[in-house]
Amino acid sequence: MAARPTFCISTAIPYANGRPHIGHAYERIATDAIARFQRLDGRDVFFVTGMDEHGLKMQQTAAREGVTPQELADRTAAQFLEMGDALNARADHVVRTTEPRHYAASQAIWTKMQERGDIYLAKYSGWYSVREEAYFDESELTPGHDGAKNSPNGTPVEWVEEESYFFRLSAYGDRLLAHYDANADFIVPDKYRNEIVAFVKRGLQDLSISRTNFNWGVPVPGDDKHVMYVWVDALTNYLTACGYPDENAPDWRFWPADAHVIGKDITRFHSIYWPAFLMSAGLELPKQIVVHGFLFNRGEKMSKSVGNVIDPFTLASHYGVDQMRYFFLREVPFGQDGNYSHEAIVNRVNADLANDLGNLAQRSLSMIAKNCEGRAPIPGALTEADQAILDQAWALADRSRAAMKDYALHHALGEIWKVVADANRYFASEEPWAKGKTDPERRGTILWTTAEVLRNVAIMAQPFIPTAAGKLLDLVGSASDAREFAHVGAAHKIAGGLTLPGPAPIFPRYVEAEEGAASGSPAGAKS
RNA sequence: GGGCCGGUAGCUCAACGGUUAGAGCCGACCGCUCAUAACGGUCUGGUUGGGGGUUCGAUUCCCUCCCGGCCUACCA
Repeated sequence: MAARPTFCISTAIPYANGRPHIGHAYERIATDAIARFQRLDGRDVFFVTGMDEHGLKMQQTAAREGVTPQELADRTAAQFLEMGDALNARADHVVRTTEPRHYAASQAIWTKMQERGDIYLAKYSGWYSVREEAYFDESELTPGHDGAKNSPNGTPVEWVEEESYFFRLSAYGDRLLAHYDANADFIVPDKYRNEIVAFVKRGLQDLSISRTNFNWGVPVPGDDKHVMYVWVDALTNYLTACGYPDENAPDWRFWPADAHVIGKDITRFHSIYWPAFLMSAGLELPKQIVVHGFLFNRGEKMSKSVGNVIDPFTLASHYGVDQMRYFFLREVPFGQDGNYSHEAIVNRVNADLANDLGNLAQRSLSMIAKNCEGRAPIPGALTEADQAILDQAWALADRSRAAMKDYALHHALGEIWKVVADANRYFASEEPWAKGKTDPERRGTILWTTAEVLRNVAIMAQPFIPTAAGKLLDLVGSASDAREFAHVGAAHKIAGGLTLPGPAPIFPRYVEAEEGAASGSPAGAKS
């Protein structure tokens, strides 16, 4: 039998320094939706996430909290695991960078790059501010007292030199540019591709890839004084997930990854450093770097000092998981920054989910339950109107695929909900409730048509609102093994006479809490 | 300073250089009653950031200015 095509997709690995926030949740939800979409479309999907658990900051945070770095890492990893469950967006595979197998993978790729001649030992030097724990370029410095130099923020800097291994990134500029050129959609959206191309064209410097001032990291092969500096370690998690360096591992068939889904802040690392490392190590490059934007609370960046930090767990439990997923994926054009607020979420959820879809299901299925003995009606001859709405529903798989090809999740949802809106128009203009006495067979045809539209809509909605879509599929009598995109279309239409379970609400309306209640709106409570 | 995005209805967004710039939400009114006070219909609402230019014709292409966001290497 022919193997299903593979599809490997990853989120970035969160730094294990703090709790999950809304940005992590958004990325996980979006990646999960894409993964589910591909899986329902027949691909053998490998959905990977991980935890970035090394580095100086981990040591410092752990020390401040009186725990070991490993304990801190364990705690945070558990929180992210919990987040995956809370969002119904569990990954297939989690790589933690403190795992022994990840040490093996990181050291293996390091060794490959070294054998290639791309790693060399030198002095890393620069103006360092002890207070800020950061290096500054000569051009950024400001004059201090007595001819001393200060950082841009006014703290004293000193010239320090540290032994470090370097990666010969400077040798890869042309090859990277050639790759961007030959693979126009290697970085999407274009906006970020343009930035990266401009950056590379200015010329690349070699990259410092080891540190000696802390030891919470992967040891450099053959030189234990050094630990790998964050990016070699962190990026390699994608390889670890696929079994590297064992190229006979069962999961190695998933490499190269089809998509690394990342936030716009780490575009450079994924689209310059990572491909260069892989080229050096003689490994295949991921097919696409898919960049998403940030979410803002009422236009403001989320921050503790503004007091507008929203916990993703709170959001999910307050509005509902599917509701939260739907809102983020529908309201925010994927790739751009977006906003969330209590009003916007309530509007979206009530208008699209409760009113348009939920109510359509409820009104049509309850008519079937009451008037058709709980069985799917046997449709008579189809009118033009019936055929038109059915054709739209049956075309949804293709239309959604077209949108998802460019990771336009919001467009895919737009296509689906356009059919829902038209189905409401269809239902209203056909007036099945008025046909009971005059033409019961016609009523049956209308109700069957509506149920069949719902079936197709529900199949296509599964990646985005998995629980509710599954419920709806139950209600229209869809067998559990007939819910893939391949089952969208006339060939798998609802059989007349099929017993249906009877209607049940899919999406409750969100009703505002009473005035003065302390709970209220978690997303943007400020008025 | 250099570069990249974007600026369209109150809000979120659409419009291969081509009829009177569209859609959803919000709002107002009407209708319907099967349904989750849901659904349908109608309407209100835009000098497409400003100014030039190219063109028979510009939201779309060019120039310029204004405004917003982002990138401009070692932050995990």
